[in-house]
Amino acid sequence: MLALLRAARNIQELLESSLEKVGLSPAKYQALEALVLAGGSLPLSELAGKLGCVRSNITQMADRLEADGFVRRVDDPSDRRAILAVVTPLGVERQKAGEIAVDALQESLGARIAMEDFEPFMRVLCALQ
Amino acid sequence: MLALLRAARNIQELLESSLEKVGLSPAKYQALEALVLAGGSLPLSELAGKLGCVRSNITQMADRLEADGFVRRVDDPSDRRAILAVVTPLGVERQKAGEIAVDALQESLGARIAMEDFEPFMRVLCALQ
DNA sequence: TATGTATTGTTCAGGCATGAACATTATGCC
DNA sequence: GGCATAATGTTCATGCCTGAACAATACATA
Repeated sequence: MLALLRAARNIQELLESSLEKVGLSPAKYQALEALVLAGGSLPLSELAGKLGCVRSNITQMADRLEADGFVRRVDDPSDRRAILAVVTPLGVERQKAGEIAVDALQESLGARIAMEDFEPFMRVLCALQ
Repeated sequence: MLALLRAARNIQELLESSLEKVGLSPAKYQALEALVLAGGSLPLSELAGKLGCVRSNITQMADRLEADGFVRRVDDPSDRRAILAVVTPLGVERQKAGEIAVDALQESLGARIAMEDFEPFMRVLCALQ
């Protein structure tokens, strides 16, 4: 268990330094990814849902993404309570760059593990889910 | 990779709710554990070393632990720069309780995984270290 | 239609982590 | 002894996360 937590911490650090090169943090990348995947915009509440976090977190995340110029806040025309996070072209560009970095990291990590260990590894991971 | 991060996040949550019952967070538990393991006290800098974090983090951690009454700050007689974090009896008691909770969790997680998957799983974890 | 309930985003307080800058103290070396 | 260098703990700004409390809006149902 502790080994798993340590491995996760290690991967998290690798992910951070990979994304840092394109000016993103893991959290920002995930948010942009969710937005792009959803077609470019989402109500903040739905974004919180997709990222599995609390709404107040998204408020601050959106503040930072807006300050970076990766996202704009737009009133939702269909619900006057809601506010849409809309990815800017710059945001889209960064997300793409982030995706490339993440894929590369995933590739290099995948190369480290033996083929025959993969299946039991995933079984354990699922069992711990 | 994402699966691993999700599993780790899940375990982290389980750990949090286990420790919450004895009034500890994972971070506080780790700090108390390091202190008890070291015989009851450590200079803050060494504690930072054992926990693998930055000194300024320990300053704040020590503030919180002191506020909880789990630790006292004592001047190091052998180095006037240094300050020792000393576990209080209450701190020792909570650490023990935390250890029991952590062991129980570990047990219950271990029961979820198939014996024959364990070795390849650990191999992968080490490869990712 | 009015009213109670749910949902939305924000704010605030706080936990946990980092890195930079700082004053204080140790230490090695001339 | 005096001085450069290193180490110690703190403070501050910042990131990311949570939960509680709040005002505004939506909605179901009496």
